[in-house]
Amino acid sequence: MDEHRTGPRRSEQARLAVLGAAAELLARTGYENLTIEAIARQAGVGKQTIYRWWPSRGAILAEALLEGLIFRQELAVGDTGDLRRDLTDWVERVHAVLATDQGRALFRALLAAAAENPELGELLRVQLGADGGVRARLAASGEAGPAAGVADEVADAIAGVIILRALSGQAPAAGSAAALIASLLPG
Amino acid sequence: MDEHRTGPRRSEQARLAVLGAAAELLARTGYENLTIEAIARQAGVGKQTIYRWWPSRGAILAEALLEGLIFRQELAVGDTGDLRRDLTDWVERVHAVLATDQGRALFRALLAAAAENPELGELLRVQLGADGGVRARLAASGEAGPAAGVADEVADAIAGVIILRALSGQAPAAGSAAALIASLLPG
Amino acid sequence: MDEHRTGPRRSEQARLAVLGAAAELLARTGYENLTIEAIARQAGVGKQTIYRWWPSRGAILAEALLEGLIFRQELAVGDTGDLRRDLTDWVERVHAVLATDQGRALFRALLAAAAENPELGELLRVQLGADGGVRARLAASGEAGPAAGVADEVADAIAGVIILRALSGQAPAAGSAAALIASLLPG
Amino acid sequence: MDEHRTGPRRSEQARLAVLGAAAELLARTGYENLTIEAIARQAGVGKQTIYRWWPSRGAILAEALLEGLIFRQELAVGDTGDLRRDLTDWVERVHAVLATDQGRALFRALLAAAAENPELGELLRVQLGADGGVRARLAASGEAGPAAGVADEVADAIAGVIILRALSGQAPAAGSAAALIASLLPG
DNA sequence: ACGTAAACGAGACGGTACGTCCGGTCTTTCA
DNA sequence: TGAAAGACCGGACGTACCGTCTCGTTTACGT
Repeated sequence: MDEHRTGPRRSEQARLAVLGAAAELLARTGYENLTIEAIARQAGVGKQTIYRWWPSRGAILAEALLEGLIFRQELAVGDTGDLRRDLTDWVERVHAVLATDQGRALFRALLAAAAENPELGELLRVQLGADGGVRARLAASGEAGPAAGVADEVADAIAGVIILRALSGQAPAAGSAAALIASLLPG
Repeated sequence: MDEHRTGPRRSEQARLAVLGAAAELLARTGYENLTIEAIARQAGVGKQTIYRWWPSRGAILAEALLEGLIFRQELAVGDTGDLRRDLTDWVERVHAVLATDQGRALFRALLAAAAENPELGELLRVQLGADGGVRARLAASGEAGPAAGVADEVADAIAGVIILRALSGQAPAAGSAAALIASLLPG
Repeated sequence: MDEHRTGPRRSEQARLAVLGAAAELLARTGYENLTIEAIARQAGVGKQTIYRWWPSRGAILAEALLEGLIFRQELAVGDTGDLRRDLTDWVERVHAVLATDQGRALFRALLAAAAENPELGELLRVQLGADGGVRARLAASGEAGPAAGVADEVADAIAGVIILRALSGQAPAAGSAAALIASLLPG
Repeated sequence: MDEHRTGPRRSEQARLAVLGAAAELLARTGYENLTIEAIARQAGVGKQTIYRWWPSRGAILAEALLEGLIFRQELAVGDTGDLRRDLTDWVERVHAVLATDQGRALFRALLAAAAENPELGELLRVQLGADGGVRARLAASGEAGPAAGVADEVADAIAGVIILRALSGQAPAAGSAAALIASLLPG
C-alpha cells in the first residue's frame, strides 16, 4: 500500500532558508522580535511555506537547534580522561559565551522560546545535558563520579546553574566554574 | 527644595488593580498573551495609566512579584533545625507546584518574562534563592552546610534545577528532591 | 499542413466541469468571491488546467454564458405578432427574475464581472438585446416599431433600464414594464 | 439627554484623506485592484482607521461620491429652457467622458463597485438621474415632456443606456445622443 | 471658593504582525 | 503531453495590540 502522490515535494532549499533566517534573526533581534514575517522576508520565502510546515516559532527554533544552526561546538564536552577537569572546562567555556553580549542575548532568547514551548524546553535540557556529553560522561564515570543514581541530578544541576546565570545576567565570578563542579562532584 | 505640585497624586487603587490584573492574566493566559490592553481592560484602567507608571510588561510583573501577588508562601523555606530536611521539604513543595498545570504554566510564564527582561531575571533568582531563605540558611549552616565559599553555588544549583525542570516540563521522579539535596550537601 | 501532434487533446469533460462550476459558484457566492481555486476545487480540476485554457475569470463566465449555462430561456422574446405585447411580456419576465434574491444576485454578479471585463460587457449587451430577439424584432417591426434608425437606441434603452434596476435593487412598480414600452414605442 | 463622551473625536483629516485616496486609486487602478491596504498607504492612515469607520470598500466609494470627489460637474444638466437640447447636451457630455480611457475606466470601476454593493448601486442611479437634474427637469417639463407618469421610466432609460454603453465599451455613434433623446421624447 | 494642573477613563490614531486565503507559476507523477 | 495535485513566492484580507495622542472629568492642592 504505497503512498502514491503527485505534485511537487517539499523544498529542502526553502526549509534550510527558513531555519537559517530564524537562527540569525534570533541572535540579532531576540525572541520577542522574532516574527514570522521577518523570517519569511529574510529567507525569501512566502509566509504560507512557513505555516505549512511548522506549527509555531518554537518548532522552527527546535529544528534549527537540531540542525546545529544555533550553538553547536560551544556545547561539546572534551575528554582528557579527567572528568572534573573536562566539566570545569566546559562550564568555563559556556560562561565565556554568556560573557559576550551576543552570546548572552542568544541564550536568553532561546530561554524565552523554551519557556513558551514545552518541547523546545525539553530539547534545550537534553542538548545542554546529554547531547553535549555531560550526562554520558557522568554516567560512565564510575568511581570518580557522583554517587550512583544521582548522575541525572548532577547533570540537571549543572545545566540549571547555567540557565540561572543566563537569566539573571550575573557575570560568574572567576573560579565559579571550579567551585560549582567541586560542590557537585566532591572528593 | 520641595517639590510643590498641585493636582491628584498617583492612584493606589489603579496601581493595585493593574498589578492584580497582570498577575491573574499571567496565570490564565501565559506571558506571550499578556497584553497591555488586556491588563488595562481587566483592571478597568486607561492604557495611559499603565504607560505613565511602568516602562514595560516585565516591570509590572516584577512589581507584582514583589507585592507577593505571584507565588508567595510557596517559596518560603521552613526551619526545623535540620538543614537537609528543610531544603528537601522546600524542593518537594516547589515540585508539587510544578506538578499542577496551573502552577507549571504560571512558573513558565514567569520564566518567559524573565528571559526577556534582565531585571526580572535577577529578581526571580533572588526570590528563588535568597528571599525564600535558601541562601541565608546555607550561609548560616556552618559545619552541616556546604564547603565554605560555595554556598552561592549550591543555592544557584537548587534554583537552577527547579527552573530546568519547569522548562523541560519533566515530572520529577519521586525522591528526586532528596537525591538533589544529597548530591549538593553530601555528608 | 495538418497539425500532427501526440499526447492527449484538451479534455472536454474538464472544460465543461469548469464552466459548470463557475456558473454555479457565481450564482451561489457572487463575483467577488468567485475564485479560481474554488472553481478548480468544485470542478475537480487542477488550477493549471484553468490557467492553460482561459485568460481570466471573465473569459470563463463569457464562455459559460455562451454555453447557456447562465440564464438561458429567461431571455428569449416570445412572438405573438404584437410587438408591444411581446416586449412588455419579456420585460415583465426579466423583472420577475430580478424580483427573486437568487436571480437578482446572479444578475448583479454578472454585471460585476462585465464591469471588469470589456468583452464580457459587450457580450452581455448582445445577449440582452440581440440574442434574446429584442433587437431583431424591433428592426423587423416596420410601421409599428420605432422610427427608422433608432431601433438600436430603443434596444439599448430597454437593456439599460433592466441593468439599472438590477444595479439599484429597485423593485419595479407594477405596470412599469408597460410604461417603459409605452415610452419607447409610442403610438 | 446629551451624549457625553470622553476621548478623542473622529479625525476629519483622516476621513478626507481616505476618501481622496480611494477616489484617486479607483481612477488609477480600477475597482478590483482597489485594496484597503493601498488606500491606507496612499492616505497615510492606519488600516484600522478605515475598518473602524467604513464597513466595506463600497461604502467608502459611496461617501466619496457624495462628497463630490468622483465625477462632479460632469453630471450636471444645463438649463437653456429647451429640454430636448439640454438632455442631448448632457448625454453628449457624458459620452465624451466615456470616450476617454480615463473616464471610461473610472465609470466602469464605479459600476463594478455598484454591482457588488446595493447601496452604491442605488446611489449611482440617483446621482445619474435625479441629482444631475435629469429627473427633475423631466418631471417639470409639462407639455414638452414625456407622457405623465413615465418621467421615471424615461430618466431610467437615459441612465440605463449610458451604463450599458460604458459596460459594453461601445463608442457611441455620432448623433446617437440626439437619436436617443428623440426616441424617448418624441414630438 | 476658586483656579490650576495633574491623573484618570476612554478611545482614536499611524503602525506592525498575526494567521488565512488566493493569485499565478512551477514541479512532479500518472495516464 | 494534458491533467490532477499541490508546493512555491507574493501579497491582501480583517483582527489584535503597540505606544502615542487627545478628550472631558475628577481630584487636590495653592491662593
